[in-house]
Amino acid sequence: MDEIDLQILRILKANSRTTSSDISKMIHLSVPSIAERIRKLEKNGVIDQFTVKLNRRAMGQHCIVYIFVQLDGSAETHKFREAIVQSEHVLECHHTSGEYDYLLKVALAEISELEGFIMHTLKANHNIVRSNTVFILSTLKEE
Amino acid sequence: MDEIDLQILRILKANSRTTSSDISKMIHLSVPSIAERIRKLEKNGVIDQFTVKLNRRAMGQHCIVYIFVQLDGSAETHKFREAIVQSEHVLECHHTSGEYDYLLKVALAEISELEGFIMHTLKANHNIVRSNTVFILSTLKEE
DNA sequence: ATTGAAAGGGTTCAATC
DNA sequence: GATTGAACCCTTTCAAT
Repeated sequence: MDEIDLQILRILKANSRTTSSDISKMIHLSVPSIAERIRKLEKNGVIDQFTVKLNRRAMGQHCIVYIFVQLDGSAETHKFREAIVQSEHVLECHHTSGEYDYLLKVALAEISELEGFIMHTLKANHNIVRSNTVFILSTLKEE
Repeated sequence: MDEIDLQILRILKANSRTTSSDISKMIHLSVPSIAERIRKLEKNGVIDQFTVKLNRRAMGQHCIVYIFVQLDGSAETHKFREAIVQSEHVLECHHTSGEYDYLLKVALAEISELEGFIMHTLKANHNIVRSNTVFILSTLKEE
């Protein structure tokens, strides 16, 4: 990965539909070269996927919360992991250091759905010692 | 937005380079109709942008942390906001409810860069009462 | 919303440097 | 690795239904 690759990545991050011929005009490199570099960036796993960023409000996700979760040490964590990862409400799930074990980023249509999520998805058959929910009031930056 | 739009969004989210003619074969709708629906989804702000998801490791971001920040009530928050939003290390910045005021998601090359980030970007000339850093050990899901 | 056709443009390949 | 030129394919657009 050289400086040219980084330029290409920057352009694609801003707009993944930018064509190789468009990029060619921007960075003065031939179209086949650019196409090949993009192929390699994909093959090497630098580019995970081409995707679209959806507007949460337009998608009806008006309530975004972070939930910290502490698991019972004796719990079989893989069942918890499976249930969480499969939930369509869970945008992110990280294993964390510190006071808690996991940090979830959760999207809900509205706040009234939170209780159901915590009761039925989060605490259903998982030995959760405690959890702590942080509400997002507004978002200044989100890549 | 009807069910067909949702199908199109699902396909584009998985791969934003899927062409209208490819989608046409998947959902049995004519190419011009699909092209027009995508245009409208963009125009209406449902699709924020076409982008690529980059692999953090490949990009040399080996250290991801969440940092909670509490500001001095008298502080001029807009200066803090500007500095944070402009930092290339800050992936996300949310205004939150609860014990702290802001939650940042920060990407660093390695843990040794954290001190510099906290000292020079976070606490430089901003009246920060306290902060709390949570380290990501591993990520199970990240949309 | 669909169909069909025309036009324009992007991608890819092979050969070359 | 990068470039060029040509062939092919696809996308877009328009008009008519």
